[in-house]
Amino acid sequence: MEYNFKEIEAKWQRYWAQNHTFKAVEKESQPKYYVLDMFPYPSGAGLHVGHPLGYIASDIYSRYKRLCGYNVLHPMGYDAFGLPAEQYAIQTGQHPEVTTNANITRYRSQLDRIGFSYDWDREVRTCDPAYYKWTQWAFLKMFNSWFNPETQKAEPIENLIAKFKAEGKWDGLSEKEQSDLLMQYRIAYQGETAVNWCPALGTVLANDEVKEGYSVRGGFPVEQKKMTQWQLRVSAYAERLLADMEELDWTDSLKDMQRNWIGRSKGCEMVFKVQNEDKEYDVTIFTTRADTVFGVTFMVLAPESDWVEKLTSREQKAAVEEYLAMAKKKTERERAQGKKVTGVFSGSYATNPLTGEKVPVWISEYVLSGYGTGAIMAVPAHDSRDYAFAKTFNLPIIPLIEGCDVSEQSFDAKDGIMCNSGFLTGMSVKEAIPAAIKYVEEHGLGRGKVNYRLRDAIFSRQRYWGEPFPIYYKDGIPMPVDEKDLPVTLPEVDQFKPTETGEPPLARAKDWTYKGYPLEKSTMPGFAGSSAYYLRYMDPKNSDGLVSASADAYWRNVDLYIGGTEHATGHLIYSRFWNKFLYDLGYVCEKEPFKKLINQGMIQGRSNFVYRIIGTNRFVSVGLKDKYETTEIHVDVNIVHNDRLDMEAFRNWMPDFKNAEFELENGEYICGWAIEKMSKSMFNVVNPDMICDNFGADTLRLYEMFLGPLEQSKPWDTKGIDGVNRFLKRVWRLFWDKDNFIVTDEKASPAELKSLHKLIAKVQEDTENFSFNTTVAAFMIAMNELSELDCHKREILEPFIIMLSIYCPHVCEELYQALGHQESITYAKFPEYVEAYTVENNCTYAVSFNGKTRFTVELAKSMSKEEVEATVRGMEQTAKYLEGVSIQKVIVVPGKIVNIVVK
RNA sequence: GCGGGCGUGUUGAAAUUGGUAGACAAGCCAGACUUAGGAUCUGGUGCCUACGGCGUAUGGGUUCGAGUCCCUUCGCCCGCACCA
Repeated sequence: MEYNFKEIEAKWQRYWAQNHTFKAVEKESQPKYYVLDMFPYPSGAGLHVGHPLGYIASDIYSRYKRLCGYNVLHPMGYDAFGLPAEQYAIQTGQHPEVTTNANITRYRSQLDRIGFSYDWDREVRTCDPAYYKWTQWAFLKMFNSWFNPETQKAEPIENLIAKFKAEGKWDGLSEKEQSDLLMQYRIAYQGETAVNWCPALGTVLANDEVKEGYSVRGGFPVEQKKMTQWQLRVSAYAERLLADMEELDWTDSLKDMQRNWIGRSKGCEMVFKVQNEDKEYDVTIFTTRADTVFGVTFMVLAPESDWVEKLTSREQKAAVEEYLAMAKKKTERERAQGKKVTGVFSGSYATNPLTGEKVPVWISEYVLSGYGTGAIMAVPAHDSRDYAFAKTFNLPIIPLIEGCDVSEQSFDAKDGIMCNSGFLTGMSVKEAIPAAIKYVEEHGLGRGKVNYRLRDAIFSRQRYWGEPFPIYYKDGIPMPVDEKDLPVTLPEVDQFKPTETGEPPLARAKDWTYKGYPLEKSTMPGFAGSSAYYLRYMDPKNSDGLVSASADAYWRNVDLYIGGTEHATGHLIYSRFWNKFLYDLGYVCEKEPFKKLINQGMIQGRSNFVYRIIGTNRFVSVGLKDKYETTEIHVDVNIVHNDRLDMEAFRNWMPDFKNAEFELENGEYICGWAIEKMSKSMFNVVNPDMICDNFGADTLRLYEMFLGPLEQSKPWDTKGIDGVNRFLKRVWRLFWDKDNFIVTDEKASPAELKSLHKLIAKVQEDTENFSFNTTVAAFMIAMNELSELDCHKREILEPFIIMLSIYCPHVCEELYQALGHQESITYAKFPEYVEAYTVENNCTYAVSFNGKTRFTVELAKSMSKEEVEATVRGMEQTAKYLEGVSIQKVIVVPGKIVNIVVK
């Protein structure tokens, strides 16, 4: 029999589906293991060969854990709400649901071909009302909760009302006043804030959806705008999000990204009294450098600060208004990039609370309204931004650290001895900071404060294709929809774009009301549906709750999560927040959702080029291109093999090239190449379906892992795939010679056992460490050895394919069945490693100088007894040769295979 | 600017964590079998002025020993970016 991967793969994919081989059922007697992929947004372009990389890795690990006796939960679903389907709907009128479902069908068929061991009975789709019911439910819980700073926990809003009642702050308020009061405390709340407004998309965006002033989706410019929006009080959880990261098994770089994003900084708030004409105001600033207060020479307000209006004097009004108008027009990007220092004097003066000195109050866009209090004390001598401002507007600079030179630049380091600083003079900076804060607190001038960069998440989007809010407005007061009436399903609309008056698309829906009152017209953002999906997989069909207590208690949280690093400051923060909130309310039993996280690298494309002589239809091979003036043209990688162009296919590729002529090297047209992003426009997209057709899913899986370390980005190059394909064919030939099944029950030789057990040790160790590329290499080495030994023994081959089945499940199932097994290889046991075959002759020699161990020498197990003895003699000679060196002791180290010769 | 990471053949990479650098593949060269090959098998393949010598971006250091540790310089990638 030939290795017919097409038949084999179709057969076993059918078998797994029919037998529900990968169905996960809670079993108290068996330890659980939860392996999760970041579920995909089903885009119209379908999967390319880079997308399944992480899925293959997680599938290998899932299959490995099953063989090791774990009850594995390995689900898959779709993050199905999102902008592209909606943009398409606006252009074509096609309902996003139709597009989305078609894309999901395509994704599913592509995924199925790769042979994943998903439990598809647990599939979720975020756009399914039965699913988003629980997204809305969680929102209602957040609406009806507040964050108690004393307990650092979310608690029911009733607790807060009771507290207000006890304090006499509640009774007597109107319904509207009560609503407004609670709104300041709810975890999900409505509030006015500066938001990222994207005019092209017609919606607001969260901070992580904006990069360098452009929307991540679509790349449209984003501007700052003050709007009333639904928000989630993520910032309340800043400290816990930071602290609980310690115990997570994530990479340091990813943890750093989150730490950066949360941006904890310890400092203090200080009150400056500001005199504007006849009125005095208390303006609070935030600083991390309380020690530098003696060097304050001016104050600065953010242009959006509420203080601006109050602190602008009559003479300066015109100038300030002009400045504000100018600042408003700029996008965030222009502000950050414009290195030019701008600002305007407000006309009022502040009093330094420590020195009593009067300093001018300025307004400048270098101060951000969203951080701290939107107002700063400026210390030009020790802050480079204040320094630049002071130099531009000719404001005084007072140095506060002994010996520092501030004639050319500020001295920003937190280092040195204070001077010109009253009671702080003589202290080091490190002593002065707490001393200054202590002084400020004792004199009632302010207080120590920790500030976070993390802002609350803007939660409304002025779009159609998202979860509707379970909120309606009774006389303008937002009210929660009753829990029993969930889900609030998306209404039909005739068009998907905003209304002519700029209202969200839901304003087009007829009778978009609840109990006769209008419903909220915004929808929830993309991260709403993806924040708790891992919980829903535990109990996907439950209609009484997001997840039952028993299912949650069994599966707990995700043991291994694999996905891209692009979610570091979005999804991975929101999910952690969402989980902590549900934890506080007692709905889940773990405070962190994802224990271990691996970020797979990106697979880039390898583009090919042809070179056309300018003004002709003549193409020259890459080696000859320098002789002519040529233009480089991308050519479809699918008509190029090993950089050799299929000239006939090229002529048929595009009408322009129909009459192409070629100038060849050695009778072949060699293409140039480059590594670029995999995309349609570069003609370098490789479709996994094509690989499955030509080589099979087992080869694809093996090759993706063989390509290089999982976390690393690497280019896809189809030409290397022959190597792993050959490997599988050769494995097949260990079992089959033409039509004869040649496996015997003969006893294995020591050499064969050694080869097998070396492999078992390696597969086990490398798989545990997610080093899949070296595992594949180990399989190849073992196969080469077994071929060499002409080994066709069941005792060796059966464990071999059980291990290989985690990579290449289809072909291994087929061979396993040929060995006479009735059950799927999924239920086999991972073979046990016997040490005896790898420790023989392993020795370590420790060599000492004057009694102190200086180096060790380890000898390979492959050495014979004679070789070992000869090497030891060599060592002794080395010891004699080097003065004062002697071999002190000899230690046998099991498992070591190092082979050193010391000259 | 700040933070994290990286630099090894023609290419993807490996190196048991300080111990024979280039495993395993791809490509290339030669040979075998073939009507044929994008099939199969065998051998070779870091570089050089080749019985020797040199080689892990660069220059230095620690060490009996450095791809691995420390410092210098150069280059690349990722994240954040006026966060007071």
